[in-house]
Amino acid sequence: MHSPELLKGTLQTIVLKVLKDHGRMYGYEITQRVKELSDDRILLTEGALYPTLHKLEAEGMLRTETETIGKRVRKYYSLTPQGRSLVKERVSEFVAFIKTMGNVLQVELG
Amino acid sequence: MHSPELLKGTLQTIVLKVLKDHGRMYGYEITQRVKELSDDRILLTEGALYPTLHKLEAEGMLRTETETIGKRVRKYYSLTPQGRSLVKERVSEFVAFIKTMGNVLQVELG
DNA sequence: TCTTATGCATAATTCTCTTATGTATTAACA
DNA sequence: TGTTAATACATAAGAGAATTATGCATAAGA
Repeated sequence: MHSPELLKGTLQTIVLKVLKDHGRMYGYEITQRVKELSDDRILLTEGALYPTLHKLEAEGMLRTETETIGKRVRKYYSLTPQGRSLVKERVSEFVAFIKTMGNVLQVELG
Repeated sequence: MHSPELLKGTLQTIVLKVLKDHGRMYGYEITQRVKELSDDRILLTEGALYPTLHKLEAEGMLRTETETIGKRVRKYYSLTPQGRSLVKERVSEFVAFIKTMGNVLQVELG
């Protein structure tokens, strides 16, 4: 598991990008996908994930549909057009940040 | 200027690595060096830097020498042996984190 | 039957940083 | 020569983003 401090500020970026690549997903599914993609190194906590999803929805970046599987409710999230723009922005920001950090730390990344 | 959220958790790593590469430095000098290396994109604030330096010193990672230039006091910091180990650890952690993020975000970094 | 996994949600707390404030010296510019 | 910007330290108040704790409920597996 990575030092949790480094993760700060990357949660929105992760959620948005995973939603872009995979399409329609529900919260729990996102945590599992991230866990898988990160080889168990990034474990999203519910206390961070759900408020983030709600916030992005309130800002018009995500839209939701609720589905009932058996007796269990799932809330599916997908990107709105604005959300799609935001992903690009966030990912480029992150890439730019990493390049800068590479210079400051004098290390080769990637 | 980078999104300040992304910076969270990287301050210790930055300070330690810059001190390792440059040797003995004082606080203000560190901010200028980082500003330069990052092409003005990372501007360390005093409110974050000084407490971090004090903390690392208290933990035995840094040692200090005070010098008076004219009537102005400078506090020089340098790495202790433990500090030197910590740099390696922090930088590898960061590199590992970036690799993981590359997988999760499906982007080429570096 | 009991534990683990699935699935959502929110409140309390912690941690790290920004912003604001304070003090003081030195250089530059007008 | 007076004012501003740069140098140099430090700490306190506040904000923001996460962790941890808690709560509820269904489904699967041992």
